[in-house]
Amino acid sequence: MDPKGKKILIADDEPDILEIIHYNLVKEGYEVITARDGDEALTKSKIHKPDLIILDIMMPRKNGVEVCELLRMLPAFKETLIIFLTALNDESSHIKGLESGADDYVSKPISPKVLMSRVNALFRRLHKEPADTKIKIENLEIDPVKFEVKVDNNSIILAKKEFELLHLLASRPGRVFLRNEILSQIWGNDVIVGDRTIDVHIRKVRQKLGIDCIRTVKGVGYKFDL
Amino acid sequence: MDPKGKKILIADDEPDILEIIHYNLVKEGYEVITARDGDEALTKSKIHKPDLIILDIMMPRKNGVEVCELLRMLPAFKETLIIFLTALNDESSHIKGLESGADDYVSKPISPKVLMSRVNALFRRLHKEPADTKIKIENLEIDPVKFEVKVDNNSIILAKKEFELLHLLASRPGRVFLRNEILSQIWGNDVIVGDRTIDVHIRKVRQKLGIDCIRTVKGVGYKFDL
DNA sequence: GCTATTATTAACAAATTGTGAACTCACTAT
DNA sequence: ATAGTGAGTTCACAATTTGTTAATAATAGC
Repeated sequence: MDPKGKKILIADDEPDILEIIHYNLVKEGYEVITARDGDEALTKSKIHKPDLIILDIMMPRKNGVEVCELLRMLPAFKETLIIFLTALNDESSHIKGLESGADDYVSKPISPKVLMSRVNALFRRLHKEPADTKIKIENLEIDPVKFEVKVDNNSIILAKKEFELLHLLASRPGRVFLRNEILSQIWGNDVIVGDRTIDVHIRKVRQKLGIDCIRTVKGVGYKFDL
Repeated sequence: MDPKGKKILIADDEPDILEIIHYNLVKEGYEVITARDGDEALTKSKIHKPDLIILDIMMPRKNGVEVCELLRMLPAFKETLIIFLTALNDESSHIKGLESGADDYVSKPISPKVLMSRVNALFRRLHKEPADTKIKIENLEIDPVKFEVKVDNNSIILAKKEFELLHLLASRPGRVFLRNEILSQIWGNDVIVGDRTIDVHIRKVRQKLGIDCIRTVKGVGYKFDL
Protein backbone atom coordinates (compact mmCIF):
# COMPACT_ATOMS: atom_id res chain seq x y z
CA MET A 1 0.00 0.00 0.00
CA ASP A 2 2.08 2.83 -1.12
CA PRO A 3 0.22 5.68 -2.70
CA LYS A 4 2.96 7.97 -1.50
CA GLY A 5 6.35 6.68 -2.57
CA LYS A 6 7.98 9.74 -1.07
CA LYS A 7 11.43 9.75 0.45
CA ILE A 8 11.91 11.41 3.79
CA LEU A 9 15.16 11.99 5.63
CA ILE A 10 15.11 12.40 9.39
CA ALA A 11 18.07 13.80 11.26
CA ASP A 12 18.19 13.67 15.01
CA ASP A 13 20.87 12.64 17.47
CA GLU A 14 18.49 10.93 19.86
CA PRO A 15 18.08 7.33 18.74
CA ASP A 16 14.71 6.94 20.45
CA ILE A 17 13.15 9.83 18.62
CA LEU A 18 14.73 8.73 15.39
CA GLU A 19 13.24 5.33 15.78
CA ILE A 20 9.74 6.37 16.70
CA ILE A 21 9.52 8.80 13.82
CA HIS A 22 11.04 6.27 11.48
CA TYR A 23 8.46 3.71 12.51
CA ASN A 24 5.54 6.04 12.05
CA LEU A 25 6.66 7.32 8.69
CA VAL A 26 7.19 3.84 7.34
CA LYS A 27 3.75 2.90 8.60
CA GLU A 28 2.37 5.83 6.62
CA GLY A 29 3.99 4.46 3.52
CA TYR A 30 7.01 6.69 3.17
CA GLU A 31 10.52 5.59 2.38
CA VAL A 32 12.75 6.72 5.21
CA ILE A 33 16.42 7.59 5.51
CA THR A 34 17.96 8.46 8.85
CA ALA A 35 20.92 10.55 9.93
CA ARG A 36 22.42 11.11 13.36
CA ASP A 37 24.13 14.45 12.92
CA GLY A 38 24.27 17.47 10.67
CA ASP A 39 27.05 16.28 8.42
CA GLU A 40 25.39 12.93 7.90
CA ALA A 41 22.15 14.69 7.08
CA LEU A 42 23.93 16.76 4.45
CA THR A 43 25.71 13.92 2.72
CA LYS A 44 22.73 11.58 2.81
CA SER A 45 20.50 14.33 1.44
CA LYS A 46 22.81 14.78 -1.50
CA ILE A 47 22.88 11.05 -2.14
CA HIS A 48 19.20 10.18 -1.73
CA LYS A 49 17.51 13.43 -2.77
CA PRO A 50 14.64 13.11 -0.31
CA ASP A 51 11.34 14.88 -0.92
CA LEU A 52 11.19 16.03 2.67
CA ILE A 53 13.85 16.55 5.32
CA ILE A 54 13.06 16.59 9.02
CA LEU A 55 15.85 18.29 10.96
CA ASP A 56 16.40 18.49 14.65
CA ILE A 57 17.67 21.96 15.49
CA MET A 58 20.17 20.80 18.07
CA MET A 59 22.54 18.26 16.60
CA PRO A 60 26.25 17.59 16.82
CA ARG A 61 28.38 18.48 13.81
CA LYS A 62 26.27 21.25 12.28
CA ASN A 63 22.89 22.09 13.75
CA GLY A 64 19.63 21.98 11.87
CA VAL A 65 19.63 25.62 10.85
CA GLU A 66 23.10 25.35 9.39
CA VAL A 67 22.17 22.23 7.46
CA CYS A 68 19.09 23.95 6.12
CA GLU A 69 21.00 27.02 5.00
CA LEU A 70 23.65 24.95 3.29
CA LEU A 71 21.04 22.88 1.50
CA ARG A 72 19.05 25.87 0.36
CA MET A 73 22.15 27.18 -1.39
CA LEU A 74 22.14 24.18 -3.67
CA PRO A 75 19.74 24.43 -6.61
CA ALA A 76 18.66 20.82 -6.15
CA PHE A 77 17.25 21.61 -2.71
CA LYS A 78 15.48 24.86 -3.45
CA GLU A 79 12.13 23.10 -3.53
CA THR A 80 12.74 20.34 -1.01
CA LEU A 81 10.40 20.46 1.96
CA ILE A 82 12.05 20.96 5.32
CA ILE A 83 10.54 20.59 8.77
CA PHE A 84 12.37 21.54 11.96
CA LEU A 85 12.10 19.85 15.29
CA THR A 86 12.58 22.43 18.02
CA ALA A 87 12.62 22.48 21.77
CA LEU A 88 9.37 23.67 23.24
CA ASN A 89 8.91 27.42 23.38
CA ASP A 90 12.24 28.12 21.82
CA GLU A 91 10.96 31.09 19.91
CA SER A 92 14.34 32.09 18.53
CA SER A 93 14.77 28.72 16.91
CA HIS A 94 11.45 29.05 15.21
CA ILE A 95 12.46 32.35 13.77
CA LYS A 96 15.86 31.19 12.62
CA GLY A 97 14.26 28.10 11.20
CA LEU A 98 11.76 29.93 9.12
CA GLU A 99 14.33 32.50 8.04
CA SER A 100 16.66 29.81 6.85
CA GLY A 101 13.95 28.46 4.61
CA ALA A 102 12.03 25.83 6.54
CA ASP A 103 8.50 24.97 5.51
CA ASP A 104 7.23 24.08 8.94
CA TYR A 105 8.40 23.26 12.42
CA VAL A 106 7.19 20.92 15.14
CA SER A 107 7.89 21.38 18.81
CA LYS A 108 9.35 18.74 21.05
CA PRO A 109 8.24 16.67 22.82
CA ILE A 110 6.99 15.17 19.63
CA SER A 111 3.59 13.65 19.17
CA PRO A 112 3.84 11.22 16.28
CA LYS A 113 0.26 12.02 15.35
CA VAL A 114 0.95 15.73 15.05
CA LEU A 115 4.13 15.20 13.12
CA MET A 116 2.47 12.81 10.70
CA SER A 117 -0.36 15.20 10.01
CA ARG A 118 2.10 18.03 9.38
CA VAL A 119 4.09 15.86 7.03
CA ASN A 120 1.04 14.77 5.13
CA ALA A 121 -0.24 18.33 5.04
CA LEU A 122 2.98 19.56 3.45
CA PHE A 123 2.80 16.93 0.76
CA ARG A 124 -0.83 17.70 0.17
CA ARG A 125 -0.02 21.35 -0.30
CA LEU A 126 2.80 20.50 -2.63
CA HIS A 127 0.66 18.18 -4.65
CA LYS A 128 -2.17 20.57 -5.04
CA GLU A 129 -0.07 23.15 -6.80
CA PRO A 130 0.04 21.70 -10.28
CA ALA A 131 -3.71 21.27 -10.11
CA ASP A 132 -4.27 24.01 -12.62
CA THR A 133 -4.70 21.87 -15.65
CA LYS A 134 -8.08 21.28 -17.12
CA ILE A 135 -9.25 17.71 -17.14
CA LYS A 136 -11.20 16.54 -20.16
CA ILE A 137 -12.65 13.07 -20.33
CA GLU A 138 -15.08 12.47 -23.16
CA ASN A 139 -18.05 14.75 -22.54
CA LEU A 140 -16.86 15.80 -19.10
CA GLU A 141 -14.71 18.82 -18.47
CA ILE A 142 -13.23 19.91 -15.15
CA ASP A 143 -11.58 23.28 -14.86
CA PRO A 144 -9.84 23.83 -11.52
CA VAL A 145 -9.00 27.42 -12.35
CA LYS A 146 -12.52 28.51 -13.15
CA PHE A 147 -13.85 26.06 -10.62
CA GLU A 148 -16.27 24.84 -13.21
CA VAL A 149 -17.58 21.52 -14.45
CA LYS A 150 -19.21 20.90 -17.79
CA VAL A 151 -21.10 17.90 -19.08
CA ASP A 152 -21.89 17.97 -22.78
CA ASN A 153 -20.86 21.60 -22.59
CA ASN A 154 -23.51 22.44 -20.04
CA SER A 155 -22.11 24.13 -17.03
CA ILE A 156 -22.82 22.46 -13.70
CA ILE A 157 -22.37 24.14 -10.37
CA LEU A 158 -20.73 22.09 -7.67
CA ALA A 159 -20.03 23.11 -4.11
CA LYS A 160 -16.41 23.27 -3.04
CA LYS A 161 -16.18 19.86 -1.43
CA GLU A 162 -18.10 18.29 -4.25
CA PHE A 163 -15.77 19.83 -6.76
CA GLU A 164 -12.68 18.74 -4.87
CA LEU A 165 -14.01 15.25 -4.62
CA LEU A 166 -14.77 14.96 -8.31
CA HIS A 167 -11.48 16.56 -9.18
CA LEU A 168 -9.53 14.19 -7.00
CA LEU A 169 -11.15 11.10 -8.45
CA ALA A 170 -11.00 12.33 -12.02
CA SER A 171 -7.36 13.30 -11.67
CA ARG A 172 -6.51 9.60 -11.90
CA PRO A 173 -9.25 7.86 -13.79
CA GLY A 174 -9.55 4.22 -12.87
CA ARG A 175 -7.50 4.51 -9.77
CA VAL A 176 -9.27 3.50 -6.58
CA PHE A 177 -9.14 6.02 -3.78
CA LEU A 178 -9.52 4.55 -0.34
CA ARG A 179 -11.86 6.34 1.97
CA ASN A 180 -8.82 7.24 4.06
CA GLU A 181 -7.08 8.76 1.12
CA ILE A 182 -10.10 10.81 0.22
CA LEU A 183 -10.38 12.02 3.78
CA SER A 184 -6.77 13.04 4.07
CA GLN A 185 -6.70 14.63 0.63
CA ILE A 186 -9.88 16.65 0.90
CA TRP A 187 -10.61 17.02 4.55
CA GLY A 188 -7.08 16.83 5.93
CA ASN A 189 -5.55 14.36 8.29
CA ASP A 190 -6.59 15.92 11.51
CA VAL A 191 -10.23 16.47 10.64
CA ILE A 192 -12.65 13.89 11.88
CA VAL A 193 -15.90 13.44 10.04
CA GLY A 194 -18.46 10.71 10.18
CA ASP A 195 -18.42 7.69 7.93
CA ARG A 196 -21.36 8.72 5.81
CA THR A 197 -20.04 12.15 4.94
CA ILE A 198 -18.10 10.94 1.94
CA ASP A 199 -21.08 8.98 0.68
CA VAL A 200 -23.32 11.98 0.89
CA HIS A 201 -20.94 14.07 -1.15
CA ILE A 202 -20.45 11.31 -3.65
CA ARG A 203 -24.17 11.13 -4.06
CA LYS A 204 -24.48 14.87 -4.62
CA VAL A 205 -21.82 14.76 -7.30
CA ARG A 206 -23.46 11.82 -9.01
CA GLN A 207 -26.80 13.54 -8.81
CA LYS A 208 -25.61 16.83 -10.18
CA LEU A 209 -23.53 15.37 -12.97
CA GLY A 210 -26.31 13.08 -14.05
CA ILE A 211 -23.82 10.69 -15.57
CA ASP A 212 -22.59 7.52 -13.99
CA CYS A 213 -18.88 8.04 -13.69
CA ILE A 214 -18.09 7.25 -10.08
CA ARG A 215 -17.86 3.57 -9.27
CA THR A 216 -17.94 2.38 -5.72
CA VAL A 217 -15.59 -0.45 -4.95
CA LYS A 218 -17.15 -1.99 -1.91
CA GLY A 219 -14.90 -2.32 1.07
CA VAL A 220 -12.22 -0.35 -0.70
CA GLY A 221 -13.24 3.06 -1.93
CA TYR A 222 -14.36 4.95 -5.01
CA LYS A 223 -12.97 5.42 -8.46
CA PHE A 224 -13.68 7.55 -11.47
CA ASP A 225 -14.59 5.56 -14.51
CA LEU A 226 -16.53 6.81 -17.45
CA MET B 1 25.15 0.31 1.04
CA ASP B 2 25.31 -0.03 -2.71
CA PRO B 3 22.33 -1.31 -4.67
CA LYS B 4 23.09 -4.94 -4.11
CA GLY B 5 25.63 -5.33 -1.30
CA LYS B 6 23.50 -8.19 0.00
CA LYS B 7 24.92 -11.27 1.64
CA ILE B 8 23.63 -14.65 0.56
CA LEU B 9 24.46 -18.00 2.07
CA ILE B 10 24.07 -21.14 -0.04
CA ALA B 11 24.03 -24.54 1.54
CA ASP B 12 24.22 -27.64 -0.64
CA ASP B 13 26.28 -30.79 -0.44
CA GLU B 14 26.82 -31.08 -4.16
CA PRO B 15 29.95 -29.08 -5.04
CA ASP B 16 28.87 -28.59 -8.65
CA ILE B 17 25.60 -26.97 -7.74
CA LEU B 18 27.26 -24.92 -5.06
CA GLU B 19 29.72 -23.62 -7.55
CA ILE B 20 27.30 -22.76 -10.31
CA ILE B 21 25.01 -20.88 -7.95
CA HIS B 22 27.96 -19.17 -6.34
CA TYR B 23 29.23 -18.04 -9.70
CA ASN B 24 25.87 -16.67 -10.79
CA LEU B 25 25.16 -14.84 -7.56
CA VAL B 26 28.56 -13.18 -7.56
CA LYS B 27 27.99 -12.14 -11.14
CA GLU B 28 24.75 -10.52 -10.02
CA GLY B 29 26.67 -8.52 -7.44
CA TYR B 30 25.88 -10.40 -4.28
CA GLU B 31 28.32 -11.33 -1.58
CA VAL B 32 28.25 -15.11 -1.23
CA ILE B 33 28.98 -17.50 1.60
CA THR B 34 28.83 -21.25 1.07
CA ALA B 35 28.17 -24.21 3.31
CA ARG B 36 28.30 -27.92 2.59
CA ASP B 37 25.97 -29.28 5.24
CA GLY B 38 23.30 -28.27 7.69
CA ASP B 39 25.54 -27.61 10.63
CA GLU B 40 27.89 -25.50 8.60
CA ALA B 41 24.92 -23.54 7.28
CA LEU B 42 23.80 -22.86 10.84
CA THR B 43 27.11 -21.70 12.22
CA LYS B 44 27.98 -19.62 9.19
CA SER B 45 24.55 -18.02 9.26
CA LYS B 46 25.09 -16.97 12.84
CA ILE B 47 28.49 -15.55 12.03
CA HIS B 48 27.74 -13.73 8.80
CA LYS B 49 24.07 -12.81 9.24
CA PRO B 50 23.19 -13.19 5.56
CA ASP B 51 20.20 -11.40 4.07
CA LEU B 52 19.13 -14.50 2.23
CA ILE B 53 19.77 -18.19 2.82
CA ILE B 54 19.41 -20.78 0.10
CA LEU B 55 19.04 -24.23 1.58
CA ASP B 56 19.09 -27.57 -0.12
CA ILE B 57 16.50 -29.79 1.49
CA MET B 58 18.62 -32.91 1.42
CA MET B 59 21.89 -32.33 3.18
CA PRO B 60 24.03 -34.30 5.60
CA ARG B 61 24.12 -33.24 9.23
CA LYS B 62 20.71 -31.54 9.47
CA ASN B 63 18.57 -31.14 6.42
CA GLY B 64 17.28 -27.85 5.08
CA VAL B 65 13.98 -27.95 6.90
CA GLU B 66 15.68 -28.55 10.23
CA VAL B 67 18.09 -25.71 9.61
CA CYS B 68 15.23 -23.42 8.71
CA GLU B 69 13.25 -24.30 11.80
CA LEU B 70 16.25 -23.77 14.06
CA LEU B 71 17.01 -20.43 12.47
CA ARG B 72 13.45 -19.22 12.68
CA MET B 73 13.58 -19.77 16.44
CA LEU B 74 16.28 -17.14 16.75
CA PRO B 75 15.00 -13.57 16.79
CA ALA B 76 17.82 -12.47 14.51
CA PHE B 77 16.54 -14.71 11.73
CA LYS B 78 12.84 -14.03 11.96
CA GLU B 79 13.00 -11.78 8.92
CA THR B 80 15.78 -13.43 6.99
CA LEU B 81 14.74 -14.61 3.55
CA ILE B 82 14.98 -18.33 2.99
CA ILE B 83 14.72 -20.25 -0.27
CA PHE B 84 14.62 -24.02 -0.46
CA LEU B 85 16.03 -26.17 -3.19
CA THR B 86 13.84 -29.23 -3.57
CA ALA B 87 13.77 -32.26 -5.75
CA LEU B 88 11.25 -31.95 -8.51
CA ASN B 89 7.70 -32.88 -7.60
CA ASP B 90 8.60 -33.56 -4.02
CA GLU B 91 5.33 -32.16 -2.74
CA SER B 92 5.95 -33.15 0.86
CA SER B 93 9.19 -31.20 0.94
CA HIS B 94 7.38 -28.16 -0.33
CA ILE B 95 4.89 -28.48 2.44
CA LYS B 96 7.47 -28.92 5.15
CA GLY B 97 9.47 -26.10 3.68
CA LEU B 98 6.64 -23.63 3.62
CA GLU B 99 5.47 -24.69 7.04
CA SER B 100 8.90 -24.19 8.52
CA GLY B 101 8.86 -20.62 7.33
CA ALA B 102 10.48 -20.51 3.90
CA ASP B 103 9.84 -17.60 1.59
CA ASP B 104 10.08 -19.52 -1.64
CA TYR B 105 11.38 -22.72 -3.09
CA VAL B 106 12.97 -23.67 -6.36
CA SER B 107 12.83 -27.13 -7.83
CA LYS B 108 15.86 -29.06 -8.95
CA PRO B 109 17.30 -29.41 -11.47
CA ILE B 110 18.18 -25.82 -11.04
CA SER B 111 18.11 -23.27 -13.79
CA PRO B 112 20.44 -20.46 -12.77
CA LYS B 113 18.20 -18.03 -14.59
CA VAL B 114 15.13 -19.04 -12.64
CA LEU B 115 16.96 -19.00 -9.35
CA MET B 116 18.42 -15.58 -9.99
CA SER B 117 15.06 -14.12 -10.86
CA ARG B 118 13.54 -15.58 -7.72
CA VAL B 119 16.35 -14.19 -5.61
CA ASN B 120 16.05 -10.78 -7.14
CA ALA B 121 12.29 -10.86 -6.82
CA LEU B 122 12.50 -11.61 -3.12
CA PHE B 123 14.80 -8.68 -2.50
CA ARG B 124 12.65 -6.41 -4.57
CA ARG B 125 9.62 -7.46 -2.61
CA LEU B 126 11.41 -6.93 0.66
CA HIS B 127 12.37 -3.42 -0.22
CA LYS B 128 9.10 -2.12 -1.41
CA GLU B 129 6.32 -4.47 -0.61
CA PRO B 130 3.89 -1.80 -1.79
CA ALA B 131 1.81 -4.16 -3.81
CA ASP B 132 0.74 -1.54 -6.24
CA THR B 133 2.44 -2.91 -9.29
CA LYS B 134 0.37 -4.36 -12.05
CA ILE B 135 0.69 -8.09 -12.57
CA LYS B 136 0.50 -9.28 -16.14
CA ILE B 137 0.53 -12.95 -17.01
CA GLU B 138 -0.36 -13.76 -20.58
CA ASN B 139 -3.94 -12.64 -21.10
CA LEU B 140 -4.52 -11.91 -17.43
CA GLU B 141 -3.95 -8.53 -15.88
CA ILE B 142 -4.26 -7.63 -12.21
CA ASP B 143 -4.09 -3.99 -11.24
CA PRO B 144 -4.14 -3.36 -7.50
CA VAL B 145 -4.23 0.40 -7.97
CA LYS B 146 -7.36 0.30 -10.06
CA PHE B 147 -8.58 -2.74 -8.19
CA GLU B 148 -9.35 -4.25 -11.52
CA VAL B 149 -8.84 -7.57 -13.24
CA LYS B 150 -8.83 -8.10 -16.96
CA VAL B 151 -8.94 -11.27 -19.00
CA ASP B 152 -8.32 -10.80 -22.68
CA ASN B 153 -8.76 -7.13 -21.96
CA ASN B 154 -12.27 -7.58 -20.63
CA SER B 155 -12.75 -6.05 -17.26
CA ILE B 156 -13.96 -8.40 -14.56
CA ILE B 157 -15.34 -7.23 -11.26
CA LEU B 158 -14.16 -9.10 -8.20
CA ALA B 159 -15.19 -8.51 -4.62
CA LYS B 160 -12.50 -7.46 -2.19
CA LYS B 161 -11.68 -10.88 -0.78
CA GLU B 162 -11.78 -12.46 -4.20
CA PHE B 163 -9.41 -9.86 -5.52
CA GLU B 164 -7.04 -10.23 -2.62
CA LEU B 165 -7.04 -13.96 -3.03
CA LEU B 166 -6.27 -13.85 -6.73
CA HIS B 167 -3.67 -11.19 -6.19
CA LEU B 168 -1.93 -13.19 -3.52
CA LEU B 169 -1.75 -16.33 -5.61
CA ALA B 170 -0.78 -14.54 -8.79
CA SER B 171 1.93 -12.58 -7.03
CA ARG B 172 4.00 -15.77 -7.08
CA PRO B 173 2.92 -17.94 -9.94
CA GLY B 174 3.69 -21.57 -9.37
CA ARG B 175 4.24 -21.21 -5.67
CA VAL B 176 1.89 -23.23 -3.52
CA PHE B 177 0.12 -21.34 -0.78
CA LEU B 178 -0.94 -23.39 2.19
CA ARG B 179 -4.43 -22.81 3.47
CA ASN B 180 -2.81 -21.42 6.61
CA GLU B 181 -0.82 -18.94 4.67
CA ILE B 182 -3.83 -17.78 2.73
CA LEU B 183 -5.75 -17.35 5.94
CA SER B 184 -3.09 -15.34 7.66
CA GLN B 185 -2.36 -13.23 4.60
CA ILE B 186 -5.91 -12.35 3.69
CA TRP B 187 -7.95 -12.84 6.80
CA GLY B 188 -5.31 -12.07 9.39
CA ASN B 189 -3.97 -14.26 12.11
CA ASP B 190 -6.65 -13.64 14.65
CA VAL B 191 -9.66 -14.19 12.42
CA ILE B 192 -11.26 -17.58 12.57
CA VAL B 193 -13.24 -18.81 9.61
CA GLY B 194 -14.31 -22.25 8.57
CA ASP B 195 -12.31 -24.43 6.24
CA ARG B 196 -14.73 -24.15 3.35
CA THR B 197 -14.58 -20.39 3.24
CA ILE B 198 -11.43 -20.38 1.20
CA ASP B 199 -12.87 -22.91 -1.22
CA VAL B 200 -15.92 -20.82 -1.79
CA HIS B 201 -13.85 -17.79 -2.62
CA ILE B 202 -11.58 -19.80 -4.85
CA ARG B 203 -14.61 -21.02 -6.66
CA LYS B 204 -15.98 -17.54 -7.18
CA VAL B 205 -12.69 -16.36 -8.61
CA ARG B 206 -12.49 -19.32 -10.95
CA GLN B 207 -16.04 -18.74 -12.04
CA LYS B 208 -15.66 -15.06 -12.66
CA LEU B 209 -12.34 -15.32 -14.45
CA GLY B 210 -13.59 -18.10 -16.65
CA ILE B 211 -10.07 -19.35 -17.16
CA ASP B 212 -8.47 -22.21 -15.35
CA CYS B 213 -5.53 -20.67 -13.58
CA ILE B 214 -5.87 -21.77 -9.99
CA ARG B 215 -4.71 -25.29 -9.31
CA THR B 216 -5.63 -27.06 -6.14
CA VAL B 217 -2.86 -29.07 -4.61
CA LYS B 218 -4.70 -31.61 -2.58
CA GLY B 219 -3.88 -31.68 1.09
CA VAL B 220 -1.66 -28.64 0.68
CA GLY B 221 -3.25 -25.58 -0.75
CA TYR B 222 -3.65 -23.67 -3.97
CA LYS B 223 -1.35 -22.23 -6.55
CA PHE B 224 -1.64 -19.94 -9.49
CA ASP B 225 -0.67 -21.55 -12.74
CA LEU B 226 -1.75 -20.42 -16.15
C1' DG C 1 -13.38 -49.19 -3.72
C1' DC C 2 -12.43 -46.23 0.44
C1' DT C 3 -11.35 -42.18 2.57
C1' DA C 4 -9.96 -37.71 3.15
C1' DT C 5 -10.23 -33.64 0.90
C1' DT C 6 -12.25 -30.29 -2.04
C1' DA C 7 -16.32 -28.46 -5.04
C1' DT C 8 -20.78 -26.73 -5.23
C1' DT C 9 -24.95 -24.75 -3.84
C1' DA C 10 -28.14 -22.08 -1.60
C1' DA C 11 -29.52 -20.06 2.51
C1' DC C 12 -28.09 -17.04 5.95
C1' DA C 13 -25.34 -13.41 8.42
C1' DA C 14 -22.56 -9.45 8.33
C1' DA C 15 -20.69 -5.52 6.45
C1' DT C 16 -20.92 -1.65 3.55
C1' DT C 17 -23.08 1.88 1.09
C1' DG C 18 -27.22 4.74 -0.40
C1' DT C 19 -30.73 7.95 0.91
C1' DG C 20 -33.73 11.58 2.80
C1' DA C 21 -34.38 14.59 6.35
C1' DA C 22 -32.76 17.38 9.91
C1' DC C 23 -29.34 20.26 12.03
C1' DT C 24 -25.44 23.61 12.48
C1' DC C 25 -22.98 27.35 11.05
C1' DA C 26 -21.42 31.23 8.58
C1' DC C 27 -22.86 34.66 5.70
C1' DT C 28 -26.45 37.80 3.36
C1' DA C 29 -30.24 40.28 2.59
C1' DT C 30 -34.05 42.30 4.69
C1' DA D 1 -31.40 42.51 14.84
C1' DT D 2 -33.80 39.03 12.10
C1' DA D 3 -34.79 35.88 8.76
C1' DG D 4 -33.09 33.61 4.58
C1' DT D 5 -29.74 30.78 2.24
C1' DG D 6 -26.71 27.06 1.10
C1' DA D 7 -22.71 24.27 2.21
C1' DG D 8 -21.35 20.78 5.14
C1' DT D 9 -22.41 17.44 8.28
C1' DT D 10 -24.87 13.81 10.87
C1' DC D 11 -28.27 10.42 11.72
C1' DA D 12 -31.46 6.58 11.27
C1' DC D 13 -32.72 3.26 8.41
C1' DA D 14 -33.21 1.09 3.71
C1' DA D 15 -30.91 -1.25 0.02
C1' DT D 16 -27.39 -3.75 -1.57
C1' DT D 17 -23.33 -6.37 -1.71
C1' DT D 18 -20.17 -9.37 0.31
C1' DG D 19 -18.76 -13.01 3.30
C1' DT D 20 -19.72 -17.29 5.81
C1' DT D 21 -21.74 -21.51 6.94
C1' DA D 22 -23.54 -25.89 6.53
C1' DA D 23 -25.21 -29.67 3.98
C1' DT D 24 -24.43 -32.47 -0.07
C1' DA D 25 -22.03 -34.05 -4.10
C1' DA D 26 -17.82 -34.91 -6.45
C1' DT D 27 -13.05 -36.14 -6.71
C1' DA D 28 -8.17 -37.40 -6.20
C1' DG D 29 -5.00 -40.49 -4.24
C1' DC D 30 -4.07 -44.51 -1.94
